[in-house]
Amino acid sequence: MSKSRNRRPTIIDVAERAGVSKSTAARALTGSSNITEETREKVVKAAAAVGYERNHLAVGMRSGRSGMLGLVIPDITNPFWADVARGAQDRAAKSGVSLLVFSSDWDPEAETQHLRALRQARVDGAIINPVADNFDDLDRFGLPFVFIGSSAERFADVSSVGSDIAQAVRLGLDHLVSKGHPAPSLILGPKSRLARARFLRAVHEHCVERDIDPAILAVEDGEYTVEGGRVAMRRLLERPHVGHVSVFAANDMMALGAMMAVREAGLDCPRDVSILGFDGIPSGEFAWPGLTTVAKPGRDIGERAVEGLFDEIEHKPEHRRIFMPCRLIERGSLADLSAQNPNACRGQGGSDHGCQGQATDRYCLCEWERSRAWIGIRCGRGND
Amino acid sequence: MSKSRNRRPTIIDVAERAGVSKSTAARALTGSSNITEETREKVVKAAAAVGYERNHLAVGMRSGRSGMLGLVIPDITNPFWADVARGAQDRAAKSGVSLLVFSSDWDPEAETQHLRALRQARVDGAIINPVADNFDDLDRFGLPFVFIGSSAERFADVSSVGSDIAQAVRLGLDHLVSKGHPAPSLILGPKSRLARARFLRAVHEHCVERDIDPAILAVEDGEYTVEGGRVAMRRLLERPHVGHVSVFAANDMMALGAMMAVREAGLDCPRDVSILGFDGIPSGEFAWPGLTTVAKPGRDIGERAVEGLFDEIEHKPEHRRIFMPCRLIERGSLADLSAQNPNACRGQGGSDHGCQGQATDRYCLCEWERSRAWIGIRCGRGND
DNA sequence: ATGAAAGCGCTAACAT
DNA sequence: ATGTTAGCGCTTTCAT
Repeated sequence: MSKSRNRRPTIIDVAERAGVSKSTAARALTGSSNITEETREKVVKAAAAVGYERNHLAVGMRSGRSGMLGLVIPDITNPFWADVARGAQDRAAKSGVSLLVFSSDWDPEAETQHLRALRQARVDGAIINPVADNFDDLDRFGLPFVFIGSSAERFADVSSVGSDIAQAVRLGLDHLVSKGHPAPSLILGPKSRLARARFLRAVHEHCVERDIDPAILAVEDGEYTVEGGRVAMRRLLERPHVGHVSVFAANDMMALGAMMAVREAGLDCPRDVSILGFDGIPSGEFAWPGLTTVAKPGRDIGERAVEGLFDEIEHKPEHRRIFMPCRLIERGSLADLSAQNPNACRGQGGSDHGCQGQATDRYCLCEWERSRAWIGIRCGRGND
Repeated sequence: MSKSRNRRPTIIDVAERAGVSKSTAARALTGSSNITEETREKVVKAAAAVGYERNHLAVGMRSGRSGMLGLVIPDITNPFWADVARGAQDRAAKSGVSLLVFSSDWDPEAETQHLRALRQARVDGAIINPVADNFDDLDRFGLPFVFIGSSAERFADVSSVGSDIAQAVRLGLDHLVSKGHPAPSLILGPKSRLARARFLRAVHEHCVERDIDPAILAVEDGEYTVEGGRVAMRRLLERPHVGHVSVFAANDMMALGAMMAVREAGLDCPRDVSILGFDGIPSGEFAWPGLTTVAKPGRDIGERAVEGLFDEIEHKPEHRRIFMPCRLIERGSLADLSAQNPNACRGQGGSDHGCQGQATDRYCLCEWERSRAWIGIRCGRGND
């Protein structure tokens, strides 16, 4: 009764009960070698009897490994990031580590604060969607980390996992072409965002390959929101134009907003206007018409990020930048204007998008691990 | 150079640099009393100089408080639960504690596993949406905890935070009545779920008050999914009926599925069929027509749960069961069949739904109205 | 007001 | 194969 208090049982309780020493008990429980099967069993039984559960805090102190990972994303409420979080969670759980999740709301100050919290919690590493531009904070972050998301691309010498925007844009553009929309208008995000430049560059390459003058593409900017897309679409419709209007929006929310603007203008999608989105959020499925879109593999990004982080933690030096391929989800927001056979090019997010990999049911698993450094080619000139 | 290794600075480094003892440094840093302002300043400066950051693992060991909370929800990918998580996160961060987030997928085994992980991580308490029915696991959970969600209601003697289903159902029903749908059909979840019984009970009470025989209400069951709703709606339409069909679905996903079934049957919502949902997921906003629904305050539930957990941790004995009020979001899925307003059928954003706030374009800004982080829009004219 | 020392629970190095 | 001991970084008595 000396220790019958409400205290949680420690390894000492187990040792006493099993009639062995502290360290023997520890050895038995950690599955170390140099232990008789007999004693091991004895200890395990004792542990179960007293309801022993390892104290990770203590283990962490001793071993320097807390068994926790940090995840800092803009907003867990955003379906894409929730997807990422889920992937990370599952992968982490598979290895018996826990995830500390934070939302930064794209606020550098909040980010700094969360990173400090992570450091103080002594997480073994962190997965971060960087919002701050200054490298300083990150340089002295003092913890293994991996970047995720398109904004990670700014930092060339940091391991990262993100969508392959180039592949995604080509996938979308190819699909548009196959449906008879060779020169779609573009609804893009704010000029300040890197993703915008990436998007534009891919469009530019596509144009060059197909002998299209990029300057003929109409471009509108807006915030990455429904309202932003709606306003942009409105402006697009105000421009002089004839016939069918085709739009490639850089974000599903904007695409949904564009859809609204079309309806408000008394037009019909896809009869008068075709819209292609980018992200793959669930809401696109329930819009009417259903939003055809290029979907990012959020879940896989989360998983791979954790794996990359494990490498980073174990000092596997091969730091890598991984770009996960996106896939096309075909729904009803694109009119088929192709004169020829509409099923000529594409089935279901298949492999005919300029990459050579094998296609599974969902993703084209090409090794899109190009090391081609991003030399800030500006391709927006003349379009904006 | 004795300790110039890559080791993170400890309180000893701070003490040495400040020329004081370990304990003095600690006192200065924890803001304890009995310290000269002069030395305090000296220590703080030294801490900043060496880049000292408190090791929460060590603090946790010493004090028995890890500064971490656990959150176990079915799926972070589900918009409602993401909302809850976000609320919990923000509230926790406000008090300087971190959140370990787990998804159980409604799997009792996964739940058990996550709870063990939480215990081993020595979280100070946990917020749980219970999936397992057996109280055993929870009884010997051995940690302060608070339940969330409707399934929490099974456990009468546990502190919990959830939606006020009774109020929500009445809100929806009153709205239906005001629009001329006195006796809607019901699309409910599986009979096994407690939420179903709660829902039905509230409907029953409503009927009794209005002298309606509950037996005249058509009821269909289904899984809480789009497909479940679609099948249920199909069956509903197969039943003999005349004129307009009104439906109250127990879940937005089902409502969206029902909407699909209506379209597939060559009918029109809201002309031929009116649909009211329950949850308030973002997708409802982009459906066509927009889904009128009763929204649960996920974010607030998360916040309150953390606050309740703090009480629980501090042994404030007043364990309570909190039911948060829901609000109506009026969009376009309900026809107005009321005598007063015979031809206004859709898109009438308004405030006539039993709550007293001011109406903006389309939302009633009841007191607990939140910024809708992800959607973050006002879409006044969106659906027309 | 400050310092010395004990100890939280665990693991690993060093005995035996 | 097992026991003994030191120490991870911190807070908190107990002295001074």
